[in-house]
Amino acid sequence: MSVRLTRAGEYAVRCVLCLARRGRGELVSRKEVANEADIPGQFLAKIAQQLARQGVIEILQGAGGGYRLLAEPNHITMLEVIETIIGEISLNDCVVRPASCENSGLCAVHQVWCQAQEQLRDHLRGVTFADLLAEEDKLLHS
Amino acid sequence: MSVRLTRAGEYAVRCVLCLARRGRGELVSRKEVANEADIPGQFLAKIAQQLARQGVIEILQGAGGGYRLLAEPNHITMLEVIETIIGEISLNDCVVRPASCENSGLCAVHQVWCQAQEQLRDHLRGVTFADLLAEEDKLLHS
DNA sequence: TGATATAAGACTAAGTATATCTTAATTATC
DNA sequence: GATAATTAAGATATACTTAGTCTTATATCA
Ligand code: SF4
Ligand code: SF4
Repeated sequence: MSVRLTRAGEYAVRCVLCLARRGRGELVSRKEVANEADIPGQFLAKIAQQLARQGVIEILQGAGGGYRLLAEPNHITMLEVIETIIGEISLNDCVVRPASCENSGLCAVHQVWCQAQEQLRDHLRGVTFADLLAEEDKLLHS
Repeated sequence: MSVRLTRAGEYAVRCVLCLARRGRGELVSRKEVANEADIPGQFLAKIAQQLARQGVIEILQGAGGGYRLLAEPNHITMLEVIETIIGEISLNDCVVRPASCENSGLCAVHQVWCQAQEQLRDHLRGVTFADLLAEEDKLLHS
């Protein structure tokens, strides 16, 4: 059941990956992204706004507007994109807010969660969108 | 926001840890566990039933009844206890149900999720309740 | 039999996720 | 400047999940 990415987080990754395929600075309309990445248009708008606030993408308004990637794909990590949308990844409340459990100072389980969480975050921090594009290429030509 | 343990999962770990402290085979009433581990009584009942079905603990009904650990603490892993309650840990739908996304066969992101998920599960599989007890002991005497 | 304790399922309330709808603001082009 | 295209922002809606309680039945001990 639990411990899973939200739909919005998944869409954010798809959106950035879609823009990364066109290359940094390339302008792509929301409709194009929505179609290509299979994201509900209005929902994509919300997600894109968050990515823009974080500085991952830039949004151009008005006719002929759209989205474009601000940074190079090899400088954008999956962790960054995901946490922009869903907040800091947290396996258990007490990891992010130790005060939520009075026991957290002396709890062996707490330490396990902290370690597991950082391992997971490190893993995602180690994957850039350039990596994803390269891997995608490999998958297509095999 | 997301990617976090549920309350029920947290309670399950507390419950098993509480029983492990008393030692395998020791009978402890639900009320005692609920008090010691700070778990709502009726909610604990549900969780214990699931743990019993999985064979982690045994439940004795009737007057003088309660819970007892069936296996040795060093044979019970955090992963086992948690997944008994919340189902298989899954970072993204497509990992557990590849059919949920038509793209999963050629998706580089999909692979990342699969790897990250297995890394996380391996981590939790590597922690037994004997480990937790030992660590707890260290924390208390330092 | 009566007291104690858990079983099992229905039920509830609150929170979260996943959008959509509406109105407004921005920009390009004619 | 008018019009069309495009995104912004906030309100709203729906469904799902979580977290927990309530009730009735069942099992055990003394
Ligand atoms: S008991 Fe330990 S793991 Fe559970 S919430 Fe408290 S600190 Fe965290
Ligand atoms: S696009 Fe890739 S990561 Fe996203 S759901 Fe589909 S297979 Fe999974």
